[in-house]
Amino acid sequence: MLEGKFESASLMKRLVEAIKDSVKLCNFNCSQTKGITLQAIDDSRVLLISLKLDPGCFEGFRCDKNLVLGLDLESLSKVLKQGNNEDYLTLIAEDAPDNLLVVFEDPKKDRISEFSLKLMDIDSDVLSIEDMDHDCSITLPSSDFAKVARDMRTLSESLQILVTKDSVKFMASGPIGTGSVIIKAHTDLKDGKESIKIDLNKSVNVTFGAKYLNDIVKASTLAETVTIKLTNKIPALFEFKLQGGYLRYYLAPKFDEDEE
Amino acid sequence: MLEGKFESASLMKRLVEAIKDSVKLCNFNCSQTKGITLQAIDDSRVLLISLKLDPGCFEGFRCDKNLVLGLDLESLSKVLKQGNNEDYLTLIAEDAPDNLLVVFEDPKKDRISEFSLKLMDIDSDVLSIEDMDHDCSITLPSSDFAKVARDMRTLSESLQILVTKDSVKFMASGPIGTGSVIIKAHTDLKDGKESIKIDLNKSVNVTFGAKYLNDIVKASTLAETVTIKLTNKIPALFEFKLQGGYLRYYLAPKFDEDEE
DNA sequence: TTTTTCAGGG
DNA sequence: CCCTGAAAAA
Repeated sequence: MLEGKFESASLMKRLVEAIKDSVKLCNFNCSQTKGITLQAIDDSRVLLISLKLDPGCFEGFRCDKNLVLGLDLESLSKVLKQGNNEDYLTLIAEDAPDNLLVVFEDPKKDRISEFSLKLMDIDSDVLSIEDMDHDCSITLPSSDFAKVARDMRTLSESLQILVTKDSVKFMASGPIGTGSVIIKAHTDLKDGKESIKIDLNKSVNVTFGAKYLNDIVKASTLAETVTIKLTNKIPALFEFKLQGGYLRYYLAPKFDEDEE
Repeated sequence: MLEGKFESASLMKRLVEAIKDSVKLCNFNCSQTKGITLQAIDDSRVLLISLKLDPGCFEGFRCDKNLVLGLDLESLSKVLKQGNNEDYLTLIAEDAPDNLLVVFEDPKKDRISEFSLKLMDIDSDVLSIEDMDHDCSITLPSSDFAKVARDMRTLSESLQILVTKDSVKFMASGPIGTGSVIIKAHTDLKDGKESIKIDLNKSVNVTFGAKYLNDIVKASTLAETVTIKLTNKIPALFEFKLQGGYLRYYLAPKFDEDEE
């Protein structure tokens, strides 16, 4: 028996919205100690998504037996949209489940919505991802990053990121012109979340597919800041910290031509 | 001579938008005492629409002679869209009219827009609808009802409604899973319009085509609340009260299989 | 199906 | 006040 109760539906709603454009089907792994984890790779195998929701993310969490819940994220999304952000949300599954039960409660209005989603068997390549050291780590407001990623996509399908000691430079160039955005490290004393922090071992120059960055950036509503870890020619890590968990994206860089 | 002047065009605009997806052609009946009434049935003869606009709905209303104005709602809609919501709107017709004159005035801007719509002869089966007693009556915020109707349609083309003493249960089941939404009667003291009221003589279990409910729900902008009257196997009534009139939908339930 | 408009949330 | 997501229109 799995029973995970969220204090509000908004977290789960946003998570699924942040993932479903990259991946259609995926397995939710449930265990008493680890809570709910998920790992999925997009069809082009360029973007890997890793989600962890510790039991502490839940108002109540119980999982008698490890479960793998194979879900169609499009269907899950349809169901989650039927709940309001402030509703209590509970996920329920039997020990050998055919279905996942999704229950919303709006205590004020005395409304209870209950949905049963069919589960599916999904092939899962669960990779173990080593926590590697990167050449640089950047932390910035996720909305800032989202804006750059979205804006630059109007110029090109590739976004180049150059990191030096105290600045990050985003560059794109395409038919209508070229652009660069330079963000300098700084500390915002009023609101630490507005600070931009750069830790650098080695300067970095990487290029990503703008399409993937735009998918990643859909998670911006989940956390005020995003931490980006980059190394030349190595998949980058984009991490959105949740309270008691995270949503991480691993994105392989573009590897072409002039970036020798 | 008919001359009906609305204080603002928005009512008429919304009404036509709420109807035109169900019915293409229909007769507007005008009389000095009754104002404007309309009755129309959709092509599948499952949904009947009944509109009443008392003379009191108008800022000024005069109708020397009873008229039947046969209109193409698509054309009427196109014309109405040319007026702003805050414009004065006047409908004018001669005693033996070939055309309906639609006049918008924006006094502030000194703009006058005038349109003449061709009238048509339309066969009308005007049914007399007796005000029957139903087994239950539900009043709830029209936006709540709209959300349930629209959301549940993502699950199935049929929506089942079960009413018991103090709750309404909406149920749908389809390929991706099943869902139910239970709304309990309650009184909102802060905002009475948010209350949910259930009057029940006999519990009810009816199923409707989700398509029709989605058409009905287009009227949600016309009234804050909707009153739904249901009886097993009998057409349901969905009423949106207007000030000095109403828009009512009569919808025949689906009648199949296991609902004996 | 794509684009535009409108309503709700941050 | 701005932005985002959902519904209507083309």
